[in-house]
Amino acid sequence: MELASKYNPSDVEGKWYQYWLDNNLFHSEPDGREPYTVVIPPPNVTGVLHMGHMLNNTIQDILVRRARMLGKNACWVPGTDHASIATEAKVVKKLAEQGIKKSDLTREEFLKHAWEWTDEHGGIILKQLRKLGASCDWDRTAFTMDEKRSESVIKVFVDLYNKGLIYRGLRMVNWDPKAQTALSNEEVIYKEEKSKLYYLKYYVSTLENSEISESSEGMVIHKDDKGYYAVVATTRPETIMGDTAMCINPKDPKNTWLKGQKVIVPLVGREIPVIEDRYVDIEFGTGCLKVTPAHDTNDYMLGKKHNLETIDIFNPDGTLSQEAGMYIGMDRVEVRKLIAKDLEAAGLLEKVEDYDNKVGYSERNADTAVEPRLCMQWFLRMQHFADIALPPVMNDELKFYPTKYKTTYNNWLENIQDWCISRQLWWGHRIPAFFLPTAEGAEEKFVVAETIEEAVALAQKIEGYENITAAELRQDEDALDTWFSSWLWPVSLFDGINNPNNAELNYYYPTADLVTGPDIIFFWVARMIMAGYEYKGDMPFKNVYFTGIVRDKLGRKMSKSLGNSPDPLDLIAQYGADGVRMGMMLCAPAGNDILFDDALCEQGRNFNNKIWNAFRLVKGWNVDASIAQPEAARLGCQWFDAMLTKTALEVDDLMSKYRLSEALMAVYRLFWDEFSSWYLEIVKPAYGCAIDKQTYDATLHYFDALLRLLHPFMPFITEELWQAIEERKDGESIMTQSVKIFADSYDEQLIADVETAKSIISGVRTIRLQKNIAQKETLALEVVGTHGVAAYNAIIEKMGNLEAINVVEAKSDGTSSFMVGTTEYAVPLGSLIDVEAEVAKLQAELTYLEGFLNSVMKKLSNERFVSNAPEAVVAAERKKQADAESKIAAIKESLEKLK
RNA sequence: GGGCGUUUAGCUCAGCUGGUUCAGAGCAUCUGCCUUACAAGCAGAGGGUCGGCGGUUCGAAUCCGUCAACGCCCACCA
Repeated sequence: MELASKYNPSDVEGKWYQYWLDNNLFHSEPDGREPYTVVIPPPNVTGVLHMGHMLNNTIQDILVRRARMLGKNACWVPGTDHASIATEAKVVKKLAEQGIKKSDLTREEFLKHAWEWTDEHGGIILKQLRKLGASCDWDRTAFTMDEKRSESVIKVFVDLYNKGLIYRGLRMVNWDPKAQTALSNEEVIYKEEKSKLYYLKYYVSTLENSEISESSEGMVIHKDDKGYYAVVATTRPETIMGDTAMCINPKDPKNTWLKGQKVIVPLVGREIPVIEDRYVDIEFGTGCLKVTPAHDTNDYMLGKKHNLETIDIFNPDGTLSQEAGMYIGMDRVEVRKLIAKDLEAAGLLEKVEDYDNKVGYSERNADTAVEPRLCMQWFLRMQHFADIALPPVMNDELKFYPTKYKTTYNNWLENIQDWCISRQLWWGHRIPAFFLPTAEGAEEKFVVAETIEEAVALAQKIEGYENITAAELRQDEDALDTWFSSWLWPVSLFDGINNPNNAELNYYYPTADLVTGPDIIFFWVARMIMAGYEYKGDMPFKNVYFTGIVRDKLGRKMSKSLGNSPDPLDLIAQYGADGVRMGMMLCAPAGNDILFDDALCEQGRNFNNKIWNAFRLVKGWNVDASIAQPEAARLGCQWFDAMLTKTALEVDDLMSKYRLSEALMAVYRLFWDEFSSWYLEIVKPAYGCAIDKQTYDATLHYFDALLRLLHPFMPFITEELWQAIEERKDGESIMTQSVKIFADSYDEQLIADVETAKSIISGVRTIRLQKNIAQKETLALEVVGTHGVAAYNAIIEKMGNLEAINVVEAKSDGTSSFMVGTTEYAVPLGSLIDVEAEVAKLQAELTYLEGFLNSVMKKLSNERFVSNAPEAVVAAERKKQADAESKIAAIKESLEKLK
């Protein structure tokens, strides 16, 4: 077989992926095996693959492939999310580019555009996952807005409504003026911002110039030629038109003079009362707070408490409304600048200070500040869900990796707030609430039902609506929050909402591992746990593996604007999917941020090449069945067998702890250092010679075992080579082989002895390097005293290219020596010996050993150490002492001789 | 303002319940090699008072306290 000296991934990756598909190897059906289920965190349907997906899906694929090779029935269900806000925003933008306004379209027309967009861009990301090697069961591909999932969402809404867990109410919500929709608390991202604190004058209308004669301790009174005034510090001067009170803390000595007074809103000229509430922070600003119930959550609360009027001065798009009376139609951001100037000009602005505050932004429209807005929305009562979702995580029935996220989870659930689930969007699941016609101003009446027919039936039971028809019912315009469908994902993927307790659900649920980023722990993970218990009465997954966030090598977040986010597909083209997968995994311990560097992919690629070349070597050997197995090869096989078992057991352990990068590193070292650098060199026949059959077969077996260990990490090259090891039947794949083809225990002494032998060989090599002696030139080796690893002489001779290994009482003259453990080894060099260098070397070692002995003696002469420390520890120290003493003696003797 | 986490070799990290697998790994670096699988390689080597200080202990990278730096999450201070 002719093989190029470099592995070319692009030649093989597409071929094997197609082979896996053709043979239906990713597909799972329930059977007698233990299930291993993973549901993909559904990416946005119109999104493209980025490094975060790359990491996340590599990890999932590793877990899934490994489970499959452990004999489990692995099922990885892929799918996409309709991402209502993000997708709707994209469609709106695209329409705008064509000169079409969303407001000019009917809901049906808009949805037609949205579906076209989805069909055009949808699923690209799933195609990209194939390039990565993702072994998803594509037959099960789902979409949060496909028929089954949509039906599930509506069913759940109706069910929760009927259970009294969903309600409709007028609340202060987070409003995204760009998307013009409400957002949940979790969708608001607070950013620290440099802003200004404006100090505004509110003249007191109820005080004549002379009325305050006494001034008590700490009182701060402002007065100018126009009269008394209070000073209010605010970051949002543009909301003064909505002021309906000014508030002071009743305990604030500075402002007692304002109690019971009325003040005039600057510029606006409206009179508002001064109210008192402990809520106000005495220390902040002047201790006077303007109260704008329509545009601030806390002010809203104050307004309710004190029965204040609410003036909504904003339109849904963030411009000033008629109610404002001024600046009508202008954007709130513009108005802030303008009103500051106008206030200044009117002498109503006392001062402006720089101020750092936090402003909430829409998670999906990063440049749009969220506006608190009072409006009618649908909410889900969360206390019930917190109650069912908290215990299993806290008592480790459902495990989080790393565990620190338990605390985060706990904090959120203990302070849970109701979930605003309605969105003023069209792209999504439309809320199945149907309004009945009512008289103007009357309380609204509605029914909640899965279909219009059921809605009519329900409506007809209401007094006065016995004859209502479908045409008279008006369905709620709002759609549901995207997460209201994703939270059902593990259940709805197996159709467990529409068809509870079906065979597939009972087999695949609960799923095994969820792999996701900690950024969606509340959005998604927590809510899936809630829905899982509510609708299946069990956890949705047994383990959650939280990945880190992918950053660049400087620790910066990957972002388009920084241009530091490589395109995963470019990387795959450059390094091969296996190389990139390995690059990802080399830097990906669970829970820590990932500092991604292309150089890691290079390392991955190099490793592929190493594997490839090792294979070339082995496959290039001629086998001669008549040759007896050489001693070195026999020993080498024994040893590597043990190494393989040892590492495989280590990998088992690491994988069970989700320490994927360490598991990969263990196999990497096994392949590169132990197998390639040692084992293959030990068994390699001399140039032009054939290899014995026994060793050859053993080598192929080891190769096979190594490929299996590596397969979950690097699926393509391992399949390519596994197929080439021997003739395979059509449809056979490494994917479905057992990874466990090694013994369950190994001989530790054997490994330790070979380690010693390797050290001896390294010692000889070092001497060769120092003395510039070519590997070709044979040398002799003297072992002074006892030779503990004489059983491995065959290996030592071959690897050191030694003609003889002699055990001697005392080494001969003209040798260069080295120590391994407590034994001295010497290589006779004849005229090549450099006495001075030898002396220096020995002297340095002597100095070190004497220091070492000294520290050991210090410990041993400490009575408290000897009496308190465990015997084993004391014995170990005594052995150190003895070893050091004997080494020192040997070195001294050598020095003596040299001199 | 609360809470969590991190700090170990130039870089990225491992070191679980204190003691020969305690100072480790990979990469990078340096030296010598185009040795007939691989220069995307081979052989060898150097490199760290384990963030600072204090304590507990016979013994601390490991336990406790404290300080510092960085990072993350949560919270209504305008």
